[in-house]
Amino acid sequence: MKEYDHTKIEKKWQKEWDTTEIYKTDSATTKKKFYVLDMFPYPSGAGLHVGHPRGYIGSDVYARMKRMAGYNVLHPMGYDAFGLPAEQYAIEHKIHPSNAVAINVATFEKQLSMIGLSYDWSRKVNTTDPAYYKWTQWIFLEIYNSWYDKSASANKARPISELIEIFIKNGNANIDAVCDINFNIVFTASEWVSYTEVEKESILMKYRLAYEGYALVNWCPNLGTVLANDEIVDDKDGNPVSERGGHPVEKVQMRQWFMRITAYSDRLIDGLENIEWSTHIKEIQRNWIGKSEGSEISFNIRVVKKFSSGPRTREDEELDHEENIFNNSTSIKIFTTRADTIFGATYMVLAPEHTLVEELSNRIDNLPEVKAYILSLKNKSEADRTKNDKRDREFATKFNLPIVDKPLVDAKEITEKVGGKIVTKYKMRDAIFARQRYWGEPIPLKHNADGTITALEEKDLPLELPNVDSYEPIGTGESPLGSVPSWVKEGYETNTMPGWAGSSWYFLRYMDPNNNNAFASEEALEYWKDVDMYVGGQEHATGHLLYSRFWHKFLYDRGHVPTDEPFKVLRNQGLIIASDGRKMSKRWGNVVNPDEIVKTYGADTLRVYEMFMGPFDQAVAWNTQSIIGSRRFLEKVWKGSSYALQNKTQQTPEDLEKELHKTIKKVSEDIETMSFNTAISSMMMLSNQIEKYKIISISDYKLYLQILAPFAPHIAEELWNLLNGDENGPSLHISGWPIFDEKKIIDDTIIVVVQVNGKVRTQLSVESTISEEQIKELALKDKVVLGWIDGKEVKKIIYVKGRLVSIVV
RNA sequence: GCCCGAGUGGCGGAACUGGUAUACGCGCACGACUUAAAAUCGUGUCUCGCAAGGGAUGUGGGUUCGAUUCCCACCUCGGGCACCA
Repeated sequence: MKEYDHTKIEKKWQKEWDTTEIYKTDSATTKKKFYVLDMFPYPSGAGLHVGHPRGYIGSDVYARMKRMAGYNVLHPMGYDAFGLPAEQYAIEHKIHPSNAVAINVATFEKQLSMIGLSYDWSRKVNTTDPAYYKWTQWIFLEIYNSWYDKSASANKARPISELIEIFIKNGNANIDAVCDINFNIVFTASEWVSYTEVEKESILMKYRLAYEGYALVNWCPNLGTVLANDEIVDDKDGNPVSERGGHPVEKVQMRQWFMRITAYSDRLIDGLENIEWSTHIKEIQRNWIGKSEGSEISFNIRVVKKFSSGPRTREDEELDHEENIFNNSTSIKIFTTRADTIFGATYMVLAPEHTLVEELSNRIDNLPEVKAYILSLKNKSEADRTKNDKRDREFATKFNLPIVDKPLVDAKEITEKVGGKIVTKYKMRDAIFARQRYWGEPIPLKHNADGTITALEEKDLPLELPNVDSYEPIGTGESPLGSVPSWVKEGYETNTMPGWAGSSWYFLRYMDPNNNNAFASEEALEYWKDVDMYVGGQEHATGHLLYSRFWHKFLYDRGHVPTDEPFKVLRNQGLIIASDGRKMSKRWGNVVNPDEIVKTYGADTLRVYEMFMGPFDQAVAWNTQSIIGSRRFLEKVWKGSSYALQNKTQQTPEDLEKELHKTIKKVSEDIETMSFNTAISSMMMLSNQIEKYKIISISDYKLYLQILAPFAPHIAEELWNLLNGDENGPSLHISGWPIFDEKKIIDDTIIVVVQVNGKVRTQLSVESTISEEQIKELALKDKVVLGWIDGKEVKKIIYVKGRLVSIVV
């Protein structure tokens, strides 16, 4: 038999599969569907390291098994290519970002295709393609033109036109809608009609699910640009500075677009019940949304003026009068989840941005200190600040405030007694949906001279990104689009969409990637419905995975998709870290390149190794030394085929046949639960057995190749064809999934362990049909057992069927 | 701090629903083949002990005939904690 030449075999079959299109998704919809999806990558310039394909290989194994089992499998791949890294790359290399993307995609695709992944490449999507982002813009407009009806009968998004109708008929007094928390204007129908267009627009903006507002951003005056959090580092003194240049960074308010994701808080929590995701990710999302019930209580305040010694002056009297008015009209509203401990409250701390701090500034003794403190906080991140005030007791101790032991009362009772109310709060905030950058989807809105906003119509989409001379920020905080005269003249929005826009719905586009009339046809959506198996990193728990659910629920509300949740099952692959225990990174010089591994050991070995090295969802350290084990295993498989070929009429020994069918069962179950490491381990054992017997029938070896196929598709296909000889059958990968024979895995004899007082003392080899009575009797008569019982009275005897007998004396 | 998750040989890890702890692989040791080496094949490989047997799944308790698995406390590590792809 020839040597196992992985390079030759892998090239040969990749070409063949490409030509025969065996991985192409069936367009006929009579078969049962199965949608296996990878989180599509951001094609960075650095290329892949061996950690990247782990998830892709896992989902590929799963998809291949489903395909062989007869499902119509949708297993696509695409690119999420808008965003900062491509823009930076373009600035550095002085090329257009779209060229940078094209280069990176090519590198990426070359590396991916080497691994033998069974994608249907004809369905590839790219978020930066105008034909794609036309529909990202379309979805944005749907969201912009919607409001959230919170009433129990609806509890969903509805068109903004329906809200306007309600305003015209009844004003806004009786609607239960999600709107801006600070918006408290109530108007009648006739008042609404009397408003100007600008007034109407500004009211509607309080209700829209995509709305304009202001938010704190990281502003770097020296660079004249807004920075993302990961572009900011701390300097020696702990102050935030830009990573590039080390210039000071401050927080400033800036105009932004937002998505009213908070309207969906409850549904995003409740929906977790019905999807099969890891409890870990669900927990992260729940924490992120942060629903909590608590009490809202107002504290009246009293400003105490320190009078100067000596007789009271008229000035003092005036001040006193002012204070009385102030004290009677001002209160501080607080939120607490522990109203039962309210008697323990001995002090109150105001947030530095609280308006009272400013209002009462003339009463503050140490005003300069306070001001300095506020200033120092201004540039700290939200997390840095909130960490402190939780430790109330420590705070009190630090500043010498009294601590009162807290009497127990009922939280609800006390809240009502003091005139507060029980409220539900959420930690989650609305999502900022704008970047002051060039390389993103243009937001399809126009600002008119009169202050109103016009949404583009579908026929005018896509609103394409104009070419610009420079992608550098223009120094005003606006995106480079603000320096394009034609763009500004038309009044187009200069903010672009954030990176998560295009990735929030891409899985729908794969269903019908070339449709020009809709993001996907109704038929395609009705057939594919949702993702059956989604594989990706858990680092997207509070980003992509939350935004996608939000958009999907919105699309569902508006009747655009047939399901309420996009991803039925989610599995997260663990990180592959470098052998030195650190993340693989150029910075540490510990990157292992998959190209090298494929060249030396072959793609099949890489695939087997990555699936074998540990549990799929667990982080594991790369160890190049260990790869040889996976390579040896495949060589054993290679050699094993010669035992099948040596005599075409030979039968498989009965015991080996039993092993084979047990392995088929085990591998089938393990792929289903993504326990790839134990699936491979059981196949290794089978190969070891075949090596021992050195006889197996061709048909049995073919069964083995079928279960190996998802893991090592190239070598399996090569041997499959070798064993088929002149027969010209279908590719192994569409040859069906073997079903184990129930009768063939029954053991005639079993080993039963005997324990005396909880310790294993001996084993009995018995017929599997033995009764409980018989085995107990056998155990009690056993010589070894008798020695341990030593004439003592047997108090108890327990039999666990087919496993052990436990004797207590 | 709060909320999750995890700690098993020299290393990666296995163990069904509470039922023989250490499967499978790497490494290592010895042997076979070879002039030799590599590759391959075989044997061994938690620990103490000559053996009989004892002890080990982060630490200390508990429940049970029986605990890696369940409960309590602690230690260590990893992740999440308001926008970051």
